[in-house]
Amino acid sequence: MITSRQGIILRIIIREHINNASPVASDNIARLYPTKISSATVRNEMISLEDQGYIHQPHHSGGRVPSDKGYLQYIESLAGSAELPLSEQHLIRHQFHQAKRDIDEWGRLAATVLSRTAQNVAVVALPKPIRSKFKHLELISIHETIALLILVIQEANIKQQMIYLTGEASQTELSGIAHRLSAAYAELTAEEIKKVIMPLSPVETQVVATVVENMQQEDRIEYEEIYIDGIRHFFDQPEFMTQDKLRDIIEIIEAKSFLSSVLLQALIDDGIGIVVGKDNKEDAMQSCSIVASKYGIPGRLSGALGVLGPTRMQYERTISAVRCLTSIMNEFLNDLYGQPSGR
Amino acid sequence: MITSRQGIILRIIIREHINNASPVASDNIARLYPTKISSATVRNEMISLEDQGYIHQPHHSGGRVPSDKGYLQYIESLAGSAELPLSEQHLIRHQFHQAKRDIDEWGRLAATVLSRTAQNVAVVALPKPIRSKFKHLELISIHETIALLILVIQEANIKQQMIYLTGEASQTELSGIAHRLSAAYAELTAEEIKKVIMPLSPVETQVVATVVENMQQEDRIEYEEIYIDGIRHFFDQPEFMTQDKLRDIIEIIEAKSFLSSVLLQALIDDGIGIVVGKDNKEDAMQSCSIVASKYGIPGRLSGALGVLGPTRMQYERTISAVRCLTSIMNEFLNDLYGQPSGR
DNA sequence: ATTAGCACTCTTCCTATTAGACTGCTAATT
DNA sequence: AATTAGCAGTCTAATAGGAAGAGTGCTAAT
Repeated sequence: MITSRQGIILRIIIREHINNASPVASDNIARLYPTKISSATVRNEMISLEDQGYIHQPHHSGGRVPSDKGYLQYIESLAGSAELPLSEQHLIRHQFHQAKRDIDEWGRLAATVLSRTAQNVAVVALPKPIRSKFKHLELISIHETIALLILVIQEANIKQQMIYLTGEASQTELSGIAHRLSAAYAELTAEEIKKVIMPLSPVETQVVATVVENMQQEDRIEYEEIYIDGIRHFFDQPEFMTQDKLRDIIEIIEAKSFLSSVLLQALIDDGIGIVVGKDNKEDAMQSCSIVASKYGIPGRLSGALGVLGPTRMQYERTISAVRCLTSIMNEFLNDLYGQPSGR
Repeated sequence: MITSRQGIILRIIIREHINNASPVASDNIARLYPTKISSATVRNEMISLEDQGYIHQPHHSGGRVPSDKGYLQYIESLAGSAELPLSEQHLIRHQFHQAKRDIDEWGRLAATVLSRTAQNVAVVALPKPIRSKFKHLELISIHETIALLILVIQEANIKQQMIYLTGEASQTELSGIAHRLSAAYAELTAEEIKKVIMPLSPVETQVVATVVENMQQEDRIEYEEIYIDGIRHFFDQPEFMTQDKLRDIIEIIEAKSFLSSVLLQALIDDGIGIVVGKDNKEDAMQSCSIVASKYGIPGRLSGALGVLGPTRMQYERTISAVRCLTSIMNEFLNDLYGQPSGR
């Protein structure tokens, strides 16, 4: 186990390393130590810390750098305590109050704000229903044989799709169909809709098939849509000076599908999940950390958001930013989809 | 004016430079020249080309590099002739046939395909109506005092927005309102809707205000939505080895608003617009070129797509890829919104 | 248990030198 | 008159050799 003095030294090393990106020397630590202490004492303690794997020396006769284990210890030590200053929280909330009350807009905005606050890449996955239920459909005639299907799924984004009808249908007919089906299928899941037995015209059969297909697709995907912002922050990190690392990371970020798996990895349990360095599955991410959190309405809606940055990131700030944005999104969803489960 | 031999030499210089990113030497050119020629002759010609500003020497006693003027000359010389091999065009079209018939999906796919084909960053701006006309609206009750407005604008994406009603309204009432307003406003612009005189209930007034606001916003924005893909390709370019340049460019790409102005700059006239190097307004883009093109249905819908890369890009391939994707998007839009203007 | 002192190691920065790549010019050739 | 061979001159890129500085680990003293 770590002694209290070692804990303080580890904390100083991490704070310094986060600020300067370079190894931390013993006399530097001695100077920052709260009470008077000699650099030799610090050196002795550092040998012990290194034996336990909390720090390591990149080069012999160079300063020490925190290891993944060191970061984890540090993160645990500040668990819960991290909070953004209230003034900053208000500033953040203020930006949302000015925005249109629209989930897409909020997702985009959350990514921008989170990225700016945490000074790193922010990822926001819009929430989707855990099990999608039909709410309403509408058919609009585009052409005698083309109709636009508008499908409203409970608590989800609206789906729209053109349907190329096998026969002709007027707007009046389409409206009738829409009304009939909307009433029949209200609150049902895709599977339940398939089981409903009722006489269907050819056009209706086509519509129902499209509806079911869209709902099943909605159930299959992990997240509705993913917003990313702040890629540019990676360029500020001296440890990514080598093109290759940066390239690999951008590649992962651009392939959003990978990213959602990266996000998921951090989210095994509730609350804030943090993955540090080597624990990342993706090779290119081994010098990165992820701070992520789920949000949504339990049992009904589930989204996720997080920050992606170098292991050497401002954890305190990042954790509190993620926490702040999570509760903003939660409040928004509660406003939007209210307490009663459905209408 | 340029002699025919100088033209061939310029072409060789550009081709070589595009492939190797390094200055081109005289004996290298002599070896690639179709007939037997000595490097000394080439050197003499190069002096003339340099005097005319088509090429320049980055370092004294180093090879030559094409200038912006040189690239422009080259691009003009291959005008029209550039076409992707048919087999590749078929491959590209094939990918679209498998996609869902949905404009968002096509936009995303176009960005991905264009980026892969041109080996650079691709930008696709979805088309929006030149003057938006109301088509249909739908109101869905979420709560006694909350309604979801679904607004269908002719040839545009569906808009959805929550309306927090000042009074209560049942689904039946809402359906009645939706039906009444849909009929009254069909085919009208935002301004025309404002001028319509008819008795409105408080809820209806709220709905109309929201509709008009959304339509005006639609008219204000330049492009519906912008998809970007292939940022990673910038990392392959040795001329962007310095972090700073890359950083600046990524910053512009992330701020999509800048990007749309960048795209617009290339699109003063019809057909394919190309902006090379210093002609770019943005400082960071001065070593980049843009190959862009408008698409859409004349007078009704207008979108744009393009490729962003280093001045040293494969123009032939890029131009033909942009041309190919433009016609694919045009065909798609014609399929979707057909010949008759409206229904 | 802590600290001062010191020899030792390793990185980083600077400089010098060399090898190699191309050019521009001149004089010879077609 | 146009082309070419030949060569001196210039610049870059790469390599090696220090020199300076930073930081450690150990030992002996406090």
